[in-house]
Amino acid sequence: MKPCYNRRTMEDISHILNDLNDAQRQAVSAPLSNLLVLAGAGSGKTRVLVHRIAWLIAAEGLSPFNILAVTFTNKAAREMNERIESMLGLSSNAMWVGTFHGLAHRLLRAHYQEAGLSQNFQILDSDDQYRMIRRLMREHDIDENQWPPKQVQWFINQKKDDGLRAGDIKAFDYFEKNMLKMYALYEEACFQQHLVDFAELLLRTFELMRDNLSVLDHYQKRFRYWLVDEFQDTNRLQYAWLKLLCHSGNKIMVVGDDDQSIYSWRGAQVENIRRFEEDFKPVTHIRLEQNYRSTGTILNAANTLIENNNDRMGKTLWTESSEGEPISIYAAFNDLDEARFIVDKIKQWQHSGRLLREAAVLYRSNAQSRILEEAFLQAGVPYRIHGGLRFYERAEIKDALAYLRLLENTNNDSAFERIINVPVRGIGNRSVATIREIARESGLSLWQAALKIMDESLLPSRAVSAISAFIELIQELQVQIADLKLPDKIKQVLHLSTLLDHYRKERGEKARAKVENLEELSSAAAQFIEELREDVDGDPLTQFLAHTALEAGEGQADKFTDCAQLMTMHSAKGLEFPLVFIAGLEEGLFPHQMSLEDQKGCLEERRLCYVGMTRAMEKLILSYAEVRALYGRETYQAPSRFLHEIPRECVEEIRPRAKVTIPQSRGFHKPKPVSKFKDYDAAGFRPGQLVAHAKFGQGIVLAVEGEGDGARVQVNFKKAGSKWLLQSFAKLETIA
DNA sequence: ACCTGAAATATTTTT
DNA sequence: TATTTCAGGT
Repeated sequence: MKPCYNRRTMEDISHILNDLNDAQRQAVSAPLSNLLVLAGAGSGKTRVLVHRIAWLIAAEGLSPFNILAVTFTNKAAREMNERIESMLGLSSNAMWVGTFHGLAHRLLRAHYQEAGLSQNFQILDSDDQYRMIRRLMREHDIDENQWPPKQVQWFINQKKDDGLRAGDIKAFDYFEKNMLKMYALYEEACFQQHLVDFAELLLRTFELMRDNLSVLDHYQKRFRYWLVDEFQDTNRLQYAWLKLLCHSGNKIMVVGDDDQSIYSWRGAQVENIRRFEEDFKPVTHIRLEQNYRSTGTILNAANTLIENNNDRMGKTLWTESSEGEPISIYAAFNDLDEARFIVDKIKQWQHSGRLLREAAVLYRSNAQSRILEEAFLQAGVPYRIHGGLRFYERAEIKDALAYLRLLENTNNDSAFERIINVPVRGIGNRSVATIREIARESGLSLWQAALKIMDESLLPSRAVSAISAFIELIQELQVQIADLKLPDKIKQVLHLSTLLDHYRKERGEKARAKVENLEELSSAAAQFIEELREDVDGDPLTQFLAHTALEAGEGQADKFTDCAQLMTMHSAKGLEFPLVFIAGLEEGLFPHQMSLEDQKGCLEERRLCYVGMTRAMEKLILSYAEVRALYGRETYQAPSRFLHEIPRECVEEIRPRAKVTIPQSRGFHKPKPVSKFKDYDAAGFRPGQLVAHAKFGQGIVLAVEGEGDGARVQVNFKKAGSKWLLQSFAKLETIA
């Protein structure tokens, strides 16, 4: 490693502290001790983290090699890496910066033997985990209606997040007894197949360190300084990790905000902040309270709202920026009206010369996105919905990955089962059931059981030959791809498995998209190879498979198109937008019905609202509907309590203009999604229409010009951006 | 294997 | 209401 950090001079040091406010400077230049930084929304948290790292290297003389920074999302890790790189000129290889899961994975790869894993262990994502649990339950004749697999999955993950193995838990009642039984079954199966789920990554690493003093000692010596982002989101296991590793002379800086704790429902322990003060004594406290993001009005409103929570550590954000515009509250007649209002405002915003991507619509639950989407579609305003199905979670991608996984480890039962008959090759349920049965009887993997069936002809000859064809295919593939580069491996697998042809033959837009996705998979692999860090060992395929499980694979293609952003308030955390809408501020929706019952849930909802509001930089617009269609019923809900908690002087109420026509009876006037319209105009397309192009993929029609052969269509493609196309030339297909 | 109709079911999400 | 999942028939 090049000691480029040695070249730092005193000038550099003062440079690090420039442009920081007092509190920030205090945090960045604090002496080497344990630090708790309570960083309010928009107070320059990431900045402090990055500058602190620079300071540690320049002023304290620490080697990047000894510093480790942990975040929760890949995005945050990436951002931090970029900023470190641009500030210090350090290659990101020099320092460990990553998510808890990413770090755990790296440690397990390096010490797979001590951790009791095989070299090619694979990672289960939550979908894989769910399928696995369901499969095991069926195998053991456990009633899925009485014990919903989802609940079992939740139980298992919750226990793992608390650091508990099935054997560590004593069952108190019938329910727990059964849950434990399934936990044990699952644990056993994962162990046998060398599969590791997300929680297991952390648990295994914890156990590895706990039980291997030499390994622990090595990393305790290596990681001298820890930085933890979003500390309020840590769970018990992650905290235990920190306590174990960050020991004996090592120092740690945690940055968090108790007011932004919105993940307690999945095990995050805000209490860890208080625990930290105890366990890591002595702790220096620093509060970052100056906000650089929002206007005075927005901040004032958010502050007043959050003051209604009585469980806070206490913190009041302030700003030097001006009051700004008042917060608008729109009382819509119904959800439809609300959606139209929002789209309308965004259009105005755009017409006033601003960018669409500066506007975000936030909501409590994903279900709300549909009606908004329809409104955007109808108005022909480009939008992007965040969340939902990710690239690596798509069924066809998971099929392809299952082939790769099986090729790596033929004993991977979940991969085997996933593709044994995909594409259909005459191995029906009966054959699969027999394979499963034999596997169970003789304690073999499905693959081994299939071999046995072949050898001993345990099924009718037609089934046996179908199975042997499959086995031969896999073996053939193993030989074929052995010497290929990763992207070519994937291409070859897609080709020889006939997976690609299978979808190519299929008609319709869905199949077309699947083909596109599959083709994109090899480019994703190519890109992955390029960015692969050299200091991490392991076969590229193994690395790539882990990558697909750990990274969502957010489409970066449409990052550049100018779109309004739609997302839940949860996924908006960490982001900021000049214009923010929060939709559906109604009792029962936000705060959500499910959270209303207990006090804690309500407090968390309020924090969520706080997070949502503090995303706004210039203008915040809140809205609620008096009537909302919910599960087919028209429900009348009172305006959210949160609206009453915002000071009047910050607010400007907007009432619908009289001339807005409100559909009296829903359904009658309800506008169908544009894609369902039959009355196209001359060119065959109308703005808002979803279309597909052979080369550019899916897109949305923005404008239509001219008629007949000369007609031109402007299409905003998801991946390729906005383009003008000759309608007669480009074979655009409409998407139903 | 594919189609069809009934039944279930509907917070928040990253890794 | 709308979507997804599943069983059963063809």
